[in-house]
Amino acid sequence: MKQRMSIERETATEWASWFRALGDPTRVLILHLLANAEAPMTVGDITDQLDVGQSTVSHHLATLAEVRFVLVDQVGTSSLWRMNANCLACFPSAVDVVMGRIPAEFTNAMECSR
Amino acid sequence: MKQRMSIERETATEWASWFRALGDPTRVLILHLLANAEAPMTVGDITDQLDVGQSTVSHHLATLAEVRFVLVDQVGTSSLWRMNANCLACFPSAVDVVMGRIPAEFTNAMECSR
DNA sequence: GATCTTGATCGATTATCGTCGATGATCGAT
DNA sequence: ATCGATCATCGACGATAATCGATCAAGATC
Repeated sequence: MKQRMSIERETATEWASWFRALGDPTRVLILHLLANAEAPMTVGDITDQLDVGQSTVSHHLATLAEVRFVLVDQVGTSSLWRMNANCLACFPSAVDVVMGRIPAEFTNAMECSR
Repeated sequence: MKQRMSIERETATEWASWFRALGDPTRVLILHLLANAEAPMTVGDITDQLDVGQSTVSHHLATLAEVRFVLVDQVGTSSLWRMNANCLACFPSAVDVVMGRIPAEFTNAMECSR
């Protein structure tokens, strides 16, 4: 492998979707809330801590779930949201590759176990 | 500081703008190109390596420059783009705080020297 | 000075996104 | 069976955003 490996557009598209998931202030706040919560939070819990409506929170949670940054469990009529621990390892690595801190060859070892 | 510190919406907005800057596949590819380049690249250089038009590349470079992920030097009629080494330190830290890996108290120490 | 190269900007088009209020579906409690 | 709570979905709206081709301005070259 003489010349420096570069990432494919397909990979870039997936990573971009991860970054886009954090590309909104409300979602940054939501993920930070969940990351630091002792226990899973309900939609109501989260809405109480933010200044946007319930439907907006629900929408953002769905967006975060689409890239599996968060996971949900239904309990009765409420849903318990929590952070996906797996993305803790996966996402920072993507950052490092994009930023050139670690070589792109390591991309393979980055398969998110979801 | 009894209870766990949380980040302000103002901070979340700035970080979100950083994530949004990487929220497009073309920009991920561009930044990765610049991060691994031996020397600064011209717009033409970058356009050659991608499958989008010159004006699109120029536009994306401007977007990346807005959050100071890249820097530019004008030399004659061409512009030499390079990665901003400072964001190498700053951005990954933001990731770690959002993901709950390091506490929000460290946010202050994260002032990007730009 | 005429021409070529380089890259930023403009205008237009189309698609995506953030937010809201209202409605609906589901479950628990009375 | 009814009511209340919880949350997802819907429809709408305005705002951004991605891309393109064409144009334009500024330097280099002859």
